Amino acid sequence: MKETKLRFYKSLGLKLTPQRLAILEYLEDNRTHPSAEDIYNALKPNFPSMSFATVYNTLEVLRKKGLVKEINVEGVRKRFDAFTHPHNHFFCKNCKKVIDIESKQDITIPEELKDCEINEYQIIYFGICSECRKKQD
Amino acid sequence: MKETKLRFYKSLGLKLTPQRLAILEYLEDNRTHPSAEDIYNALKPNFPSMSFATVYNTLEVLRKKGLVKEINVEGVRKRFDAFTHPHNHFFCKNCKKVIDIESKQDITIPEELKDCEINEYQIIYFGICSECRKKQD
DNA sequence: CTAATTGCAAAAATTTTGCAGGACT
DNA sequence: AGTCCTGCAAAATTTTTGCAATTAG
Repeated sequence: MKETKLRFYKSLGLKLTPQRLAILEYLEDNRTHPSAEDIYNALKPNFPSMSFATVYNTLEVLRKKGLVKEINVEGVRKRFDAFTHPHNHFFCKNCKKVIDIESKQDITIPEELKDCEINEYQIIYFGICSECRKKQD
Repeated sequence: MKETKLRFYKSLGLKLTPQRLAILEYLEDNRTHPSAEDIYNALKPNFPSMSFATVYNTLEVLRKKGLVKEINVEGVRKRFDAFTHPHNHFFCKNCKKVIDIESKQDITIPEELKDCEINEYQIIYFGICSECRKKQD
């Protein structure tokens, strides 16, 4: 991992344990929106002793620092996204894939919410992705 | 429940058991976006023997018929919505309230999704609702 | 050295499933 | 009558928690 990134993480007050670095590295530039289990499985080869508790703890810490966002599209399972620029998502109901959508949309804050504090918003498109469509034929 | 509604439900091929009617009645015009447990608790007084299995079974049947939608905003817990006209939602991160947003927004289908089948989309606004804001002061 | 983090195991929370008996049409 | 539905209990899935041992700063 790059020196500048390491310094950035340290500057946030994060203790940089090997496990955390591995999780951060796995999430960086990862656009698959992994679940906690995906992360756990991906890192298990290099960290056979790592536990789910560490994955969840780390994700929660990163979420509080704004480095990771939770995506709730799949019902039971949470998905995690380290791409934190504002963007939207497509969710394939068939293969459960989540695709980043970066096209801008002009959204105005609804009148109904004028007294609310809005921290963010996102559009979720639900449907069947192109790969799954082909397979259905 | 109105006769016309009963006929409508029957016309969908639903067996109208007392439990189902109670769940349907509870959900009709209910804009609180209840969880399965909320529904269970609300009906328990009248149906002390009803089980979670029945709640979940019924919700799944209604979802397949398009009468109920799942809302995934809260992470672990699913919320259910029987107001099926296209609309958006606000989620209060503090009190977990979900508010229907009916203001229209002009959304175009993004270029990235031109080969996908889009069944629906929705905007979710995240923030703090007006009631919670007042309490924070 | 100190506070934060890890790993383990157990618990919690939510949803799903199998099956026998019962109810709706 | 036949199929679908209910209720119970157990299981499955995902996430959270308590605590002792370890580690980063």
